[in-house]
Amino acid sequence: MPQRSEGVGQARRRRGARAVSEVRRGLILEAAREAFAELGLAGTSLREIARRAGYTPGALYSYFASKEEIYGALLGESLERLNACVVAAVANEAPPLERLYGTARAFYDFYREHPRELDLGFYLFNGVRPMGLTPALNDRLNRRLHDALRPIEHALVAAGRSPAEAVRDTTSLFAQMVGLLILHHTGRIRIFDQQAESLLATYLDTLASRVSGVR
Amino acid sequence: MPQRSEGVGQARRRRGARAVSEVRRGLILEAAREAFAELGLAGTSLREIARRAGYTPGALYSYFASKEEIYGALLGESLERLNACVVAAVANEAPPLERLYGTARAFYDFYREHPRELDLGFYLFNGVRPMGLTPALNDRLNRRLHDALRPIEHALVAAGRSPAEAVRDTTSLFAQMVGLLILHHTGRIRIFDQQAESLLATYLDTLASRVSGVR
Amino acid sequence: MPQRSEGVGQARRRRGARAVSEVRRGLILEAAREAFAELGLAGTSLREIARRAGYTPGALYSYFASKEEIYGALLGESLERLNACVVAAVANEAPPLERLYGTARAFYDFYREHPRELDLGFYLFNGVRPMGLTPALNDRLNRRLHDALRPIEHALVAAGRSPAEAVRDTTSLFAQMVGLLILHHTGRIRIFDQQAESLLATYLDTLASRVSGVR
Amino acid sequence: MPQRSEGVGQARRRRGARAVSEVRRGLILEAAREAFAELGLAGTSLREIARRAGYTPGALYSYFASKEEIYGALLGESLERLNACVVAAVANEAPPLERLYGTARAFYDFYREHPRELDLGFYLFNGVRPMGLTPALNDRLNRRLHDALRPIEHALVAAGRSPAEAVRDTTSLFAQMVGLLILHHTGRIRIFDQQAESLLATYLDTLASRVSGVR
DNA sequence: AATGAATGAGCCTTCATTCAT
DNA sequence: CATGAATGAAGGCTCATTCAT
Repeated sequence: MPQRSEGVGQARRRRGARAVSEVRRGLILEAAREAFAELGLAGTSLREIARRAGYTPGALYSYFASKEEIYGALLGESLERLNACVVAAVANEAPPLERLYGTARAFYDFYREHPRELDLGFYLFNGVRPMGLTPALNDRLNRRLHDALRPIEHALVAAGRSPAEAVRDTTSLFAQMVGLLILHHTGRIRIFDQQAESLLATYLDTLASRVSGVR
Repeated sequence: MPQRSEGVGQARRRRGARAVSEVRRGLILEAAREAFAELGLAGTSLREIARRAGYTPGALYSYFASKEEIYGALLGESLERLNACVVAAVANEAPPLERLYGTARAFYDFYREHPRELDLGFYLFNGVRPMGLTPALNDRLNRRLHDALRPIEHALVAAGRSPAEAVRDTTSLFAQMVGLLILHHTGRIRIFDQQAESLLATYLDTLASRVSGVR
Repeated sequence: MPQRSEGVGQARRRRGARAVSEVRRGLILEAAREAFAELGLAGTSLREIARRAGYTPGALYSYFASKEEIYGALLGESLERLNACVVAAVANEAPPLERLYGTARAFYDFYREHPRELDLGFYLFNGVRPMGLTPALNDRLNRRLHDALRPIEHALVAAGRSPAEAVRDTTSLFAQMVGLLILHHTGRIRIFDQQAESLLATYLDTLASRVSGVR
Repeated sequence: MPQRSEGVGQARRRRGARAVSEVRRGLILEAAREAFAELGLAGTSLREIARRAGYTPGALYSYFASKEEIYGALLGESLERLNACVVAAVANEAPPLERLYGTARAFYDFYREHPRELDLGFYLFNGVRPMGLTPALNDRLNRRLHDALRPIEHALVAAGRSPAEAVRDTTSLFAQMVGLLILHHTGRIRIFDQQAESLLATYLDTLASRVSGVR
């Protein structure tokens, strides 16, 4: 293996190249996100992503080892944005219940505005187990999803719930939001002539009353 | 309208032919259901369905106009089975709350056991809006889904909820179940180290106490 | 599985269809053979074969399950032609030594004229063990190759060799012919300024003298 | 001819650079040889060679003009090793027949142990005539191959054969060994239930008896 | 000398659908 | 009604090679 000492200039140039590469990777993900938003997960081909990014298909393989890796990176990015939204939603010093409402709304709104990213998150639901994500990446993604919901958990604890209760409540609220989002996006909620937002509000009210309520 | 006179034999033969056709249609759907259960929605090709049904691919087009129509028919069948499950779950004369619990469990269990059919139901979520189902069929399917949940609604009314409240409660419960099912089947619920069934039970308890509770 | 009684006409038509299919399969193999002869094994793509046969690439999959299956079929055909050549070369009533010379020449000439078919036969030499042929097919092909050499074996026995000796002699002669063919086709024999045919003749003379001779 | 004067240091540096370059070339060839041995000729990509050598693909083009040139260089190296083996096999003062046996075995064993290098040697057989080697290189390679067999030729002359006979015998033995090697490596020899080594021994015995024998 | 992208052509294969028979 | 071909488009991916830096 050739191992040569390198000058300062070379090192700087290399760092620059890596930064450029990072940027271009981002541009490809941007193109992929747009394609997914327009055409759906199943409707988006590698060629289409390449086309939108201004590349030939083969070129993407300099940045991603496979289509699945693009999925993974995209989901990772999406979760980062989700976390940013959630964090930005509420000040830490706000009262617990206010933080509960704020975080939940931020979470819900994020996926209401970006339905395809919910899709991406549950894309594994389609096939059998093997989902193309490495276990390590899968763990990281799960952790970031958990992170996005943790403010809810903390707010509940701050409001007086035991840690165990807080986890249960959070999971249940998560399920409720996921269910409402899917009912909303698939239009199935129209069957019942209801509004997802209104039902979420009711759910949160009930939760809040249970938390602080009893005394 | 010209009405060609036809002999009795011809008519009977025609009726018989139609019945045979109905049966074969059913066999194809049966094959499709098995294929979906084994290979998933995305992993099942028309050829595979044909193969399992003992036909060549082209032959299916005598019974269904397109792959999407098979999806629609399959979803229809699935909803019939769901309704049968739900109806069988509880006697009409049982106390309201018992009926609530029973129906909800029947609904939830159906999709826990047959995850692909939930998949089928939300398959439209994947692609773009135009989902290949005719509006008429879509309406019928939505109605059958609603039917499956109506026993819950009725039980709530019988327990004292106003009709409007009952619809809201039902929709919310529906969302909760959908969310839990997806969290369960995608394995995402493991992030929180929770059991979907247990959370559903808690949800139902809360709902029950709200209904009968106040007195 | 639909199982209907069928009329005579239907059966005849079906038989006709199968015959047509057989013919077209042959035309594809013909195209493949030509492509191989012109472009070599590695240089021939499925697309190229399809193009020459007047098909789209996908159409070939009605006749062959994979590219490797085409290889197998082609090799099978080639061995049939080889056997035909060998059989045609010598009358059964000819004296043993004449049969030895005749069969060996026929074998050698076949591969001198069709170098690519030798290539095909040894194509498996390239990669690792897994050669894409099913063991059953591989056995059949090996048997046909053996068949093509059996007249040599029989002639040797008729000339007085023991069965075991005859097999050894045949195998050695086979190796000699293969070696000469490769040296010839790769031009490596020019290094020594020799003629493959002449060397083969010498080899056969030595063999013949050993067989009948000394005694 | 303009001859730019250059300092001693420059010249030494240049000589040093060339030596370094030679070494790196060797490392690349080493990597290529390993890759071929593991993955076969067809299974080895330029990228793979680069990866194993610790380079990026483009870097190889500083040392070799094309993939074919790597093939050529590798074959050259392989032939050097072959010659070394053959030379090391027998002392010059040994009796002629001993030298015959020893050299032949060394040759045979070399290719029995390194089947891919035989592959490499006959790789040109695959494609069309134009084989990517320059005529000059091709000549050099042929000469080295001839060199590896020359001890056999000399031994035969020493044993009493005329030069012309010796060349014929050598060529025939070469063909026999090539044939046996191919039959061995492709497994085709199993058809006849024979051992390549044993057949080679018999061939050598026959040759030896013919040489020294009669008289 | 070496990198890291990028190209452009190509690979084998799969698919829903159509249609003459 | 059913077959068996055939289409045409697309799928993900690999490759040797080039080239600005």
